[in-house]
Amino acid sequence: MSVEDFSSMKSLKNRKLYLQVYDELKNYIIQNQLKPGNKLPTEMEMSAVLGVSRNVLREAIKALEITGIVSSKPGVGIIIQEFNTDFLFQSLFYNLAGDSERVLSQTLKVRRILELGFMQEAFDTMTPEVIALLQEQVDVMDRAFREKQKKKNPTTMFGHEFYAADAAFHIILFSKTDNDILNSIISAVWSCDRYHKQRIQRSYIQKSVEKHVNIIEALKEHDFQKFSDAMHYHFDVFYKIDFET
Amino acid sequence: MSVEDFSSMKSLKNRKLYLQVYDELKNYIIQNQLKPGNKLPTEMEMSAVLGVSRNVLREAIKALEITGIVSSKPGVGIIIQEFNTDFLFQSLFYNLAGDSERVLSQTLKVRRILELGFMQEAFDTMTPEVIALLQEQVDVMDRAFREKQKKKNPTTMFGHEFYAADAAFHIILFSKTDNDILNSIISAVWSCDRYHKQRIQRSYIQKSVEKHVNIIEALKEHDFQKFSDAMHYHFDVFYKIDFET
DNA sequence: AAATATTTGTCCGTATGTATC
DNA sequence: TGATACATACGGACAAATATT
Repeated sequence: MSVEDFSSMKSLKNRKLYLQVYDELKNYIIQNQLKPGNKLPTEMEMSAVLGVSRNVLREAIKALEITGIVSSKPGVGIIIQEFNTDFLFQSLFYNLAGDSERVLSQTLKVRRILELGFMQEAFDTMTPEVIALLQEQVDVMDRAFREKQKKKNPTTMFGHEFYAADAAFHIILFSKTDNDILNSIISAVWSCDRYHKQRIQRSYIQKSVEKHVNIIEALKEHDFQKFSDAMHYHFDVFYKIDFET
Repeated sequence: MSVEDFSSMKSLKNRKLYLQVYDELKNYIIQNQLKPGNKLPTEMEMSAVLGVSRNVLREAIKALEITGIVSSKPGVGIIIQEFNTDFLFQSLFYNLAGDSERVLSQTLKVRRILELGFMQEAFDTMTPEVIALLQEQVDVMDRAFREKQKKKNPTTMFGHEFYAADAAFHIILFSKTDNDILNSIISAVWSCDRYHKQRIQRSYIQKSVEKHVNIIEALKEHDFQKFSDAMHYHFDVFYKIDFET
């Protein structure tokens, strides 16, 4: 047996069955030029054609699904998905989520560069509808802040809803720039450090609401200089977190 | 039942079972701080604890496996893997096989913003060793260019080695900034548009070599202004690709 | 070295939930 | 409303690879 035969043996036979199926399905999609919205054959059909159990086939399908290539729905079938890098960057940041302190400062830097860098494009593609959506998020933040002010403990859990709104604000801000990769990175970066900020001070919240109000005002006035200043203020102005307890 | 209960219901119960398990396993790994080489409990054990069938559990495991987080071996178990970007690259290649034009311009914009944004940090952390490594890459590019010049067909395959060196150059450039996230993004982004440039013109190569030589010179002279100019020149100067055939 | 236990790999059968017509 | 097609989920069984004694 030649070396070539052996290597192909290894790559074909030694490989786990579900991975072979995974590859074959990807090839099938490329070969048949399936586009988003198109459907794969049914599980039964494919497992029959490929000569594998439905179980193994499903493992391959789930692997395809988690990467965002397809999505399967009961009663419908397995549908090719739109191009989407969200999962990629999400798993990128998952792997880096070790020492939180360091990762936090790293993500902040990346966010700062990206958001300030794409500021002009965000401004140019801004629409009244997007501004309205942004306003919604700020309202949520503001409501969360006021609710918080009533309570005693200034650090109890409530970061969740506040940071969801904060994340949404920034994702919406760049949504019209029509840059999938930028949006994926921003989403991923946000999902990453939201994780680390469950407990937070009132003073931080208050400052944060102010910053976002500034940004919205600039957008409403369609004043780029003011927008730019507000964005820089958002990222560059820090302050001592004074523990109120 | 309160609103909170309902919302958590929706986010927990509405999700497919294997995805819930997928999340729970990821959380388990983070919570228990499992490191590469560590093992997950056995399939039997986990399916019992989580109260799901072994089949569903395996779908979640395979989803974790395809992303390179774990790898499972018969008779051994399920092992946490070392961080590996291979999967990410592979996945990008696949996804970008479609509408290359649009994605290409998107990645170029992101690269431009990131690299120009982190220029100062790259400059500040530069060392003679890094400059030597950069020089190596430029040498490879230059050699590739000169070799190319001898041949007849000006577009035949050789992008591979050239772009490997090009990518390496930019990755090395920021390697000392100590920002894993930045480096991961740059690697991922580079790996993705390398794909589209297998066949390329001599004129492009020549210009590209020049650009990188400029950057190195500025670094050697430790002249930030010159470095900045060279970087802007690298990203902002385009030119007509003149087909030589 | 050989037998045995452990663990994942693969298959089958069946019942349930969901979307479409 | 009912029928059909489809993915979802469960449980059990045996094979194959590895580790242990």
